[in-house]
Amino acid sequence: MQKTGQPTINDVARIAGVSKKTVSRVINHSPLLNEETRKRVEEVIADLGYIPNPQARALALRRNFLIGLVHDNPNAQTVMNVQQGMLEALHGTEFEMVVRPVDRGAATMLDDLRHFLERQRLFGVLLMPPVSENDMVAKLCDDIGCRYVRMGSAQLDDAAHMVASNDREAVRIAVEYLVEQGHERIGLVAGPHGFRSARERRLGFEDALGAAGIALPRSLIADGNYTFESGLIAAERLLDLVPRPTAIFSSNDEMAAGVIHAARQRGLEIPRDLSIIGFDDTPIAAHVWPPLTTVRWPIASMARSAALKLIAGAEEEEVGVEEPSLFLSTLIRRGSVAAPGR
Amino acid sequence: MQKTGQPTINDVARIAGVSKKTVSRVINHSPLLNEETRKRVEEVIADLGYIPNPQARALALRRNFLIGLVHDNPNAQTVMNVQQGMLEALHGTEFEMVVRPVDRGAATMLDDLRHFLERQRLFGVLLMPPVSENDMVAKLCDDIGCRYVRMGSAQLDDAAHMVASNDREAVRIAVEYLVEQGHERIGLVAGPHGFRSARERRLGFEDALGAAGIALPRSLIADGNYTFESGLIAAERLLDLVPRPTAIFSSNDEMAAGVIHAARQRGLEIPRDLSIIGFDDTPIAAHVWPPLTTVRWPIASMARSAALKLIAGAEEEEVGVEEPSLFLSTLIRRGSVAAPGR
DNA sequence: TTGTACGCGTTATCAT
DNA sequence: ATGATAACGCGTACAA
Repeated sequence: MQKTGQPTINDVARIAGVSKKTVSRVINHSPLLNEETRKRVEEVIADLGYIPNPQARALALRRNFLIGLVHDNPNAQTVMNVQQGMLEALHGTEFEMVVRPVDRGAATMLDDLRHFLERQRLFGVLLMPPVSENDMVAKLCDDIGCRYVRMGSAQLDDAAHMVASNDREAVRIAVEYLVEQGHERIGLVAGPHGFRSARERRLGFEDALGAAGIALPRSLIADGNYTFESGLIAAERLLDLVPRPTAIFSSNDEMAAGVIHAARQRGLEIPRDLSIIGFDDTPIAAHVWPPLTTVRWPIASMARSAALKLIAGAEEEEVGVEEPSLFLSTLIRRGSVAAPGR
Repeated sequence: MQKTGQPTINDVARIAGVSKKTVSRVINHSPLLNEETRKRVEEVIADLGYIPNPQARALALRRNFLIGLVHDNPNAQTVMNVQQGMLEALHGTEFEMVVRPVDRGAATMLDDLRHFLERQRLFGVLLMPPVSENDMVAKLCDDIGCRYVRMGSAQLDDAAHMVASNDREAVRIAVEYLVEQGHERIGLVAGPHGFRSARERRLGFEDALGAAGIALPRSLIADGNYTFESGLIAAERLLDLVPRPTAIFSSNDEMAAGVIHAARQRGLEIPRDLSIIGFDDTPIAAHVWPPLTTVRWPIASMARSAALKLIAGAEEEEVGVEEPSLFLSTLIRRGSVAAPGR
């Protein structure tokens, strides 16, 4: 036992009367080990409360026991949900989570990320959208030999490297719901260019209108960038139209809150004068008035699954079932939708 | 140069024609070094693009270059703001951030934390409220030899280990503002027991009323737990009172959103029938309708300062100025306050 | 099935 | 001011 108080592999080996290597084998669950020896070593380990030193292992294995969360997502709630899901998956394992924001715009982004991954030698990284949609980033991870799993709104990679949601279909169902209520002039607050989710959600929007035989003039589409303010501005433009749309689908909840704001500012009552549907089901959706009908995106579950994919095989107890790579979003009906004029 | 592609200290030493130790001295800015030697070594380092291996350093120094964020805060936005502030401070340094949620309720919390700190050998940790208010945790860090800085609503520790805000005074000023507007029946939605911030804010509330000579019956104080739902329920009770309070101070924004919800449900108009002030200035405050008058808590700045305190002295360029340990919250006046009946 | 000797990349000790 | 050598704690050839 060293002066630091922490027992080392040497202590275990000495007390158990075996070599370091044997202890190492026990730790790493080597199959070729005498059952008796294993038991004896495990007893000593338990006795001493020995825990392998992560720093030493990292040096020897040239690989850290850290899982990185790489993201450039502007939505705080989304990021938190992902972290929560990851931490659930990592809880009780030897892995820790390190958070790494990146600057999508910066020309040096790829180089920065490469330096980070090479230096820290992460066990793996979870890539959040929108940076996860960048194939160069995935390739970079591959090149460096760093495991990765991408989160996204569509299947961008093979099942082992991807956890996706079905944004397009979920939005189609949401907008069909508006159509069923009798809406024909439906506005879209689109997400920012360069976000795959924005594209998928827009496609779902168009799918629904197309299937219903409703024309979609360009004027009914307003661009946003997933922020409250952009939703406000987009809604102002849409609500200026004559005739005014009777419903608006907003590509996320934060912008939907902006739409509600804009509607209220001009004295419109929701849902009587305007129906609204959002996307994400962030807390904001339940907190605005009226409560927002929205698409629930199981982001935390996706993140948990992604993290489990990353550490699959590295843990003692194997995850028997394969982690799914597709997650379904569902429509949450609250108070912001009604038939037009009701 | 190894096959991994990463140059090591040996490569630098060989090419520069010096010993490993000398290179090490250059890296660690040892004062006793020949200026010429240093320059030569630095050139080789730049040439090779050499970067010290963090894993090896961690092993040799028995200390990782990781800063932990230890928290049990239920508010996602608050946690994100803290992370953002920390990451700002850590950006460009050799430090990374690892996030570690703890379970305040669990009896094993201290032991869990001890294991975590002992194993990972963090350089330091930032303690977020409410777990930061637990003196045992601070003592644990001290015992283990892990640097720490606590965040909180009052000065719980010496300046080197504390970054605090002046919640009590900020709330006093906010409530005085209500009094100035002519409010006399003012309700309080208090925060949860065991949160120092809840206590400080309540004290500030009482300070203001006391100074104005306004009595505070127990019935005007409703307990909440910082969640939207608890704010809703607390408000329902307050709004049932006869006579009804004309203003409510909510100990955080999320509960204030619940208060707005409750008010709207019973047809009250804000601010005409009810004035509301929140605390935190989270995005939700600007997103509700009407925009919420609230106390801005400079949480991200506090976190940045806390992180800088943690790594002070470890970085190349010294932080010339001392980081402050007290941050002032300020009242943000928006649309949710008016004179009673207006 | 188990052990020996060495490597991982850095810092620390104690010389010179 | 600089260098040789030994830690740091664990994994891996290779041998036994």
